[in-house]
Amino acid sequence: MASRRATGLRDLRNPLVKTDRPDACRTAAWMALLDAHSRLTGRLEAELQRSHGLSLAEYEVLYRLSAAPGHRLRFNQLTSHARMTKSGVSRLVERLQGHGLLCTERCPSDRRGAFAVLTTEGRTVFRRAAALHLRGVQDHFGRHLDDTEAASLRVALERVRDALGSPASDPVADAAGVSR
Amino acid sequence: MASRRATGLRDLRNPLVKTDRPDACRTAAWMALLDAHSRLTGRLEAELQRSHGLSLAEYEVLYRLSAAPGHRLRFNQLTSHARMTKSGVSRLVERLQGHGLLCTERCPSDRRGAFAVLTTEGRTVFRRAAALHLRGVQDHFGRHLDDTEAASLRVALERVRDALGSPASDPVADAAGVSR
DNA sequence: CGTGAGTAGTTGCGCTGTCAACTACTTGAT
DNA sequence: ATCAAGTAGTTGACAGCGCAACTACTCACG
Repeated sequence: MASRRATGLRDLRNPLVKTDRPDACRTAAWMALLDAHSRLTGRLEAELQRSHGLSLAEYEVLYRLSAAPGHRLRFNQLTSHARMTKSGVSRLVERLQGHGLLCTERCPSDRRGAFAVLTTEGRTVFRRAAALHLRGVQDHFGRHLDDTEAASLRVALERVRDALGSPASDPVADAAGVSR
Repeated sequence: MASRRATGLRDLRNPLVKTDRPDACRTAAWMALLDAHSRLTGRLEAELQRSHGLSLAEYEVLYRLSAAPGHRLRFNQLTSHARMTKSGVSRLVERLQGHGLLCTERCPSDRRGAFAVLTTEGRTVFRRAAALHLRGVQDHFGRHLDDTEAASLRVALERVRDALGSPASDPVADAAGVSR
């Protein structure tokens, strides 16, 4: 509710321009986003997989670890900023550990917790993977945007992202900006 | 595709400002796209799930069927324009059939093939789901974009999408940098 | 007509991720 | 000190999807 509806008027004024409805363009943008996302991730994941045997999710964890102080992060920090639940993180970390790319340490100050720590090999693999991956992002994505579009995409998508908060927050109760 | 490669010069001129690189903004846009996509699909899927027990993929199949002449489509037509392989489609159709939303018919002219056909119930469910879903797309996505941004997003993402073609094509065998 | 290559859809298997229940620990109130 | 409530990570059961092998069919060519 509480959406458009001056549409009728505009159509009446110029019946030829029917695709001009304000949300038609937005719906098209949404579908383009779905397609672009699926093809981009498909392609980038395939590249990463072939060259280093990494999935995008695994790459992302390595990325976050390599950017963290001491190359270490608590599991729940990985969970919070990631597109994954805690059990997903737990299993993904286990897998990467099996490949020797990282190891875990129990946290001394809070004995419930654990750190994931990048190994030397993990750092090396990440560095190589990152070179390839960033090139891929530019090749398949950035290359097709002019500077204005890139900036516009960025601010628009960040706004959309931020409006949805973290994967939680119920319907309603948005207005109050409750964190949870 | 304007922009491009003045980077070297700029870095040379001012080595301190390294984050000013033209692709930094593109990388940020890429990350925003990942986040926005995951939160949007998460939210929209949750809404669809709660109200009609549908996943986004299932919704999309219903959508394509309801837009098709005779509310019917060959399996491979679903596969081609969809973000799914043929086995995925096969199982998804089976599932929806189990819920009575569609049925299948063997194709008389090509006895290998089969049609997925929307049932009356399927059409009803889709209509209701679509009302909710489109509202959700506007609420969580469209609502946050002004007209210029929406148009820009659309053309930019369609360009990116089209540049990647359908999920196939192997542009050379890349560099050989296998490791792990 | 016969045969081999190609296409449509199905299915066994394995991978990855979720959910919910569980253990182990911390923390704040009493 | 005690205990209830909350948090961190693990685990079992399971859903959904892709891959590759399979069946069933079509089609072009000889």
